[in-house]
Amino acid sequence: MPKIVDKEKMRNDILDAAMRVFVEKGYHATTVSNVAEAASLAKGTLYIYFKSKDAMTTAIVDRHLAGITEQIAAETLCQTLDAFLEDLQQTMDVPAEQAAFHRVFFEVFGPSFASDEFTDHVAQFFDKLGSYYAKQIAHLQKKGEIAEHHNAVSLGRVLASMLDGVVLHKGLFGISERRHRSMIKDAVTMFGKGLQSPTSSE
Amino acid sequence: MPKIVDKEKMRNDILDAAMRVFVEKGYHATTVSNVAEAASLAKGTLYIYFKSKDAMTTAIVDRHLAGITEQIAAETLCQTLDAFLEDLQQTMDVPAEQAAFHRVFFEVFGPSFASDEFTDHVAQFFDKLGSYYAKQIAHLQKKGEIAEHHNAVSLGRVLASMLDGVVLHKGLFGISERRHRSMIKDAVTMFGKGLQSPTSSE
DNA sequence: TGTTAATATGACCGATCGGTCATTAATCCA
DNA sequence: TGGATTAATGACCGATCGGTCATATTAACA
Repeated sequence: MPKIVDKEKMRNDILDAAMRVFVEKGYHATTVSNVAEAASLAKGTLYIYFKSKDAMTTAIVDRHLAGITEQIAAETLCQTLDAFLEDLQQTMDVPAEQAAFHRVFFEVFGPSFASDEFTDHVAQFFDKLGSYYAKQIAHLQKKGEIAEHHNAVSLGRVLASMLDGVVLHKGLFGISERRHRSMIKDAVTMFGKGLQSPTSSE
Repeated sequence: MPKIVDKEKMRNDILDAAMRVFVEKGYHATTVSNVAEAASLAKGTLYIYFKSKDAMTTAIVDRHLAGITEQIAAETLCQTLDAFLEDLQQTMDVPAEQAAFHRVFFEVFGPSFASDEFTDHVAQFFDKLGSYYAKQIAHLQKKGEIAEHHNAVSLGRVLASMLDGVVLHKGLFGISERRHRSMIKDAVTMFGKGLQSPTSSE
């Protein structure tokens, strides 16, 4: 008897629309009406699917981080330093649209919005990312590709911070594709030499 | 006959107060009244010294960046790779309060606030910072301390992004002093090996 | 001390925003 | 097709914010 909609799809569609508007106008400058318009819905309808603007925002970030987390989990360990460097390079070489979202991400992440729980949640994500790099590094140390003297755990975490900085700057300052590539290449080259085991070839 | 105040000092005091509140509550969550209270002034008084909240914010960022720019300009060229690495290390090893401001900085820098001119302004600052590193690198390449194959310009710029990422993460996620130090140490060690000229000693 | 011009104040205003809810529209089944 | 139930709507509301301005206060000089 009743009208029935795919609620999960609806939620996702709304988040897609919200993300588009956030990237265009910024989080704080976007009104719920803006999101509704972008989603071709009335404002009231949004509140059927999300209990507040905050909840919508949290959902966007959650979905985004969950996607990357999944990607990381699926990744296999690199068997050579070169493969690992390739991995790092690709992490930084994000499409412009994703870099733009990064910009929103840090706006949302300012003290105005982020609760302690939310902060913890995202902090955990970056710790996970750091652990992933640490695992790769430890593995390559065992294989003699990366110098033993590095502390895999903290090096992994600082790598996560540094890569994030590179991507963020691209999104914030609209660094051109060409320049960004060049920057990445230099960083990766330096990483390679810096990590390399002294007994390794070359 | 009239009452006279030191307008420049007043402006600075107001900016100090605003900065304190921004760090505590976040930029978008801070009202002009909050700033007034923190400065022990009435709201209307603020508008004698700044024509809008935006103008106040821009002034804060300008002052902050000008301070760093000055610092950079005063810096002399490093004569050894170790000295340069020490420089990088100190850049990342910022006091907690400055890292906290970084957090606000990126919130302000979201698309909600930042105009194109403002973005350009800050982009230029980071380019300047990148140029500074590039100059150091080029100098050390001439002295045979850093490998010739690096492109000083783009390596300098990517260094700026990476260091920024490290500092930002400290501010955002409240990474502990101990952990942060450990991360910095690893990064610097890696930088050292990565930059080092193959003909160099050690 | 009284005068006067600069400075400070905070009640007030228009605009806007997140969120609500009475009403309407849509859809499935009998 | 008609009735029952879910889904969608947008006018409306209370709260809040940036910004203004008529008024009060302050301090330098005669």
